[in-house]
Amino acid sequence: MTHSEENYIKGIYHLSQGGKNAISTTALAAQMETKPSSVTDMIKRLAEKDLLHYRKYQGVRLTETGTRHALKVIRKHRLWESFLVEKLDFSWDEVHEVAEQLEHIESEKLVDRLDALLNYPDFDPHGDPIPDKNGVFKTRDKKLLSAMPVPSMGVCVGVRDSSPAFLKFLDRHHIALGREIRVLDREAFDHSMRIEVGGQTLQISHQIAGNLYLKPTADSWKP
Amino acid sequence: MTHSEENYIKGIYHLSQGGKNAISTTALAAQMETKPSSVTDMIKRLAEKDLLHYRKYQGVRLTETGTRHALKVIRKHRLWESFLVEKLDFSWDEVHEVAEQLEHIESEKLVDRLDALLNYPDFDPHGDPIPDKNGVFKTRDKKLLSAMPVPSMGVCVGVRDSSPAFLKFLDRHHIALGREIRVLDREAFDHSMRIEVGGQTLQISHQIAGNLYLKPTADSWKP
DNA sequence: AACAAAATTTAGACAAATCTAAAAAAAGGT
DNA sequence: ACCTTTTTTTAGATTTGTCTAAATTTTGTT
Ligand SMILES: [Mn+2]
Ligand SMILES: [Mn+2]
Ligand SMILES: [Mn+2]
Ligand SMILES: [Mn+2]
Repeated sequence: MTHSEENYIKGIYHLSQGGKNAISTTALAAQMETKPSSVTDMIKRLAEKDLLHYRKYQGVRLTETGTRHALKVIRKHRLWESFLVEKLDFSWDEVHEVAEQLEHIESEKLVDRLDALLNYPDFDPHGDPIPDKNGVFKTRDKKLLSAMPVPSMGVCVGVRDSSPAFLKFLDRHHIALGREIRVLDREAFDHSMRIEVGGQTLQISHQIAGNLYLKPTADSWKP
Repeated sequence: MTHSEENYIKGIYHLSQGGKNAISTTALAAQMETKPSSVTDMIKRLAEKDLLHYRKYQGVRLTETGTRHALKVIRKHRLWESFLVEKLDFSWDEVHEVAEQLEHIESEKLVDRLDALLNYPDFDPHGDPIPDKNGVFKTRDKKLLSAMPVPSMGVCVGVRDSSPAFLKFLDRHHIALGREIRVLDREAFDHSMRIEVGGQTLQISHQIAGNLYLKPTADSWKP
């Protein structure tokens, strides 16, 4: 598999999460930041190799093999991100770009040794699960901060958007994985929320709240 | 620069070591395991980018820029090889293939952090020098075992061939970097040699002796 | 059902990297 | 100086991955 093929397979896998529907050419083109015509060309090649099911005009769906490949690439991506943070002191907003390159390195031994070096981590620096050798990964019950009841409490366990801009914003407000967050209030008009994190009260927009995952620690919380 | 371009630049650099002459199309084709016609195409592109000097039928020579690039790739290659051996318990015959992939990862920060993690090593697992950030590397006075006087002594400091076949042969006979080797005898007929390593006497062919570097520890040695 | 809009595919082009076969240039020997 | 061999370049083809523009199919709306 070429780098490009692997990226497509990974893109399709991500779009497939949360829904068993076929992925449309347009949606995939948006995901891959390319043109629909390029997508059509590529999916024909991938279908030829039995990595996905494709019927003209009907979108695509990964085959069993395709899914296995996707999980391998995702495993590598997340292990490398973990390595960069744990062993090379990268910050969580710097790792994605480099991991996009490292995920294509082919060496089963390398991946498994890396896994061992890191002590078989279950989650990456963004809280995303790391598939094991067999593609199996842990799930965690987590809820978007925007969907939390008011008042309530939770621990930050992941981000939905892991763009540097968002992650740096979180850093500036001392929001990190493992941090306890108190949900104080929600504004009816714009759904912005007031939260408490590290002893500081903070007003955050609906967009921010919609990209932060919490593990609820109590159904409700009284001040 | 594409992976292929980087590989060509690296190939030219290696052929240029030990000689200021221009590299011929045929020699480069052999090095890159490709056809002369493919080489002609590629060197035109590289000349266009000012990575090398090229005059039709006259061979090529790296520019200053080309040499800098080559040293960067070589630095990465050797640092990754060191990482694989030091941190992931790879053996010295397993690292080259993976390093051929890893050397193309683009991230200055990654390379420098890796360097720090490994404590700024001067030499890779095969005894080859690792250029620093600025392309500067140490040299060591070393001599091919085949060129050592008889009798004499030295410490194994490098290999000329680092193919798995050769390295595994050395492993089987407990020859490793840092090992002390006594040169006992040379056979006039086939230039095979008798050496002592780790208390064991060993008969080795001229071909083997021509691929092992020693740092001489004494001009002569009396039994 | 018919038409317009949107989504998708096809056709044709291009750059990168390779190949084979043929042409051209350089080198070597008498 | 001429001829032969070797080296190098050119010409033309192929694969991968992309693009634009045009054609086709599907979807949504009267
Ligand atoms: Mn990532
Ligand atoms: Mn991640
Ligand atoms: Mn190597
Ligand atoms: Mn090496």
